[in-house]
Amino acid sequence: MASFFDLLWSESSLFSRILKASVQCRSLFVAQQLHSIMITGGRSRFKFWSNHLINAYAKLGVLNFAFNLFDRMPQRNVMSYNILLGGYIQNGELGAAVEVFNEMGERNSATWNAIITGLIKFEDNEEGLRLFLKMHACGFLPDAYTLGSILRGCAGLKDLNRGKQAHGYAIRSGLEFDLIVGSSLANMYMRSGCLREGGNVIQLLPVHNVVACNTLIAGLVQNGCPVGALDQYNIMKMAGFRPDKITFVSVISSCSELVTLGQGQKIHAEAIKAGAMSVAGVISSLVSMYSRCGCLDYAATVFWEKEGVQEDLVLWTAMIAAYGLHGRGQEAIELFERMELQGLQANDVTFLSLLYSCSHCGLRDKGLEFFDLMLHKYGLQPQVKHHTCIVDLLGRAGRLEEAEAFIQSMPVKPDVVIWKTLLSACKIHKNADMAERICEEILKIDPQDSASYVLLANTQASAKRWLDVSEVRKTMRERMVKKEPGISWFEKKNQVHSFATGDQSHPQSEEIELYLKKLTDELKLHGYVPDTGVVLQDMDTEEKEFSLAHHSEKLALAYALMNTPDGVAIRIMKNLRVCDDCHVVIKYISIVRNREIIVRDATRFHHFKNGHCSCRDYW
DNA sequence: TTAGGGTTAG
Repeated sequence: MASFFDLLWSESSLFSRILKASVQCRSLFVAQQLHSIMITGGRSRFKFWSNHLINAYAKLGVLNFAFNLFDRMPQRNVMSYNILLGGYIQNGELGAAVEVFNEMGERNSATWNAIITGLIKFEDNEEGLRLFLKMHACGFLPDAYTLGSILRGCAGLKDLNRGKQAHGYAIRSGLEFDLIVGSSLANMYMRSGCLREGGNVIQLLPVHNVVACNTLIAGLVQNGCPVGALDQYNIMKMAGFRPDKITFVSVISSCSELVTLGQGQKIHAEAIKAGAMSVAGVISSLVSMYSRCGCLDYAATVFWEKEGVQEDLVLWTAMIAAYGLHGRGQEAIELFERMELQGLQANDVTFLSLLYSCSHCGLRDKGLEFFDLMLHKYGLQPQVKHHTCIVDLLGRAGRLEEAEAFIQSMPVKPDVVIWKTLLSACKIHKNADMAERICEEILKIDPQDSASYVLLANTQASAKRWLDVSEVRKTMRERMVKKEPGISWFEKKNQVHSFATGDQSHPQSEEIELYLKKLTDELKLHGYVPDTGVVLQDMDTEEKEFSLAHHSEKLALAYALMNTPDGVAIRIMKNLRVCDDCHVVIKYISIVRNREIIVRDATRFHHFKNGHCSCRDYW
């Protein structure tokens, strides 16, 4: 009767099958047993056995074992090298992979594909594409593997030109309708901003799978069509595809964009049922969605009560950003310090979130300290947005000249936002002269920026320079600059009710009007005095009060108060910043109606309770 | 032995 060993040697596929099983079971022990059997059976000199073992060791993450075996092989073929090369790439050791690649005397298509894929996977897209040209020059034609990788590289670089050339290759080689090549093509187009072309490529594929669906959903979110992404999510489910972790990441982020809490909660439940809650990306998306929908508590619960999730930089950054967005600077800082203790290496987004947190709370010294830490300890190059936080902190503290000098001396080109940040500080400190100078800088970059004209006029109004105010208004009329309308919205039972300033189109408009009038009178009894200084028009006081009373957030809030039971917290969203008067009014309402009111404006959240706001009037 | 899709800021 043949022994187990005889069987093993005669049936080479048995050896490779057991090895494959050892990889699937993550059993290094079984792989090592097979290794000893190979040595004692005198099979070490045959490439077949060693190659399979090197592969198994690499997949089990023990690269030193793989390399030792490779090193001792008396004969190696291209496949031996390829396996080692692939092993290094799978384990994130790109440098070692490049070394193996450079050493190889003979290379085949798989060698080239492996190294190109590795480079692109680790975001050295340019080098990956350069090697592709070299591969081509060496006489190797691109196959489906090559195209999948180089299209990913083009997508990473948002390089439509080279992406289209790769599309040409795909058509010529008949791979255009291959599921993987097609998905990569669609992704390349959509990452480069060509949503329609990407969608067409997906539509034309003869069969679809979850990845093709995800490509389309992600493309829609990335190109500013969150509603389309949600539609596509429903279509995908109706077609019988089961959403996976990546589907959830994209589709939850589209709920963040839309600020639709109800929809987001529904998808959260679906993610739980699908068993996707141990994936860091899904948790990051949920944290961001809940915090952007005004539910910091839910965001914190999802973050702190996660189970079986690997610690992840993006996830911690999402939670730091959530605290910052809600004005909880101290918690953001503490979380950052805990993150450092975990050994996670902060990136530029982490620092941006941290600096925003400081700037939203006026934590000036801490902000400056973190800016320094980013630069000197972490060696990260701050971008305009990081500098903007510093300008905000200096400007609000009244150090206007210092903030201006900071902009002039920074190594990156100033943008409209950084100048506008300084302009806002000018308004707070009523420095109309500097405001004029700064506004000129802004209008050089964008002459149609309505918010800057309004800020300048507001600054002049606060300095009581009425002639200058009317001059700005005249310029706006001449240049046909339209003020961006204020819009606020409130979600009730998954339905969004939106209100523009002065809007009378809502079906309950008349009732809202009456309710607001009564409410305002009530507030006046409690000491509220309308702050007509924020109204720019040349009107009399009564007209100004009327205009003030119809700001979009007041209309939305009145509607919400009328349509929700007593004691229920109200969440209002607004596209612009909340004005001073509305901020005061909402504080009074939180007392008079005994309600918790959460308002998200263009930059942050305000939590109003018992006459106080979480921003402590610093926004 | 080699291939495609995602998340954090504004």
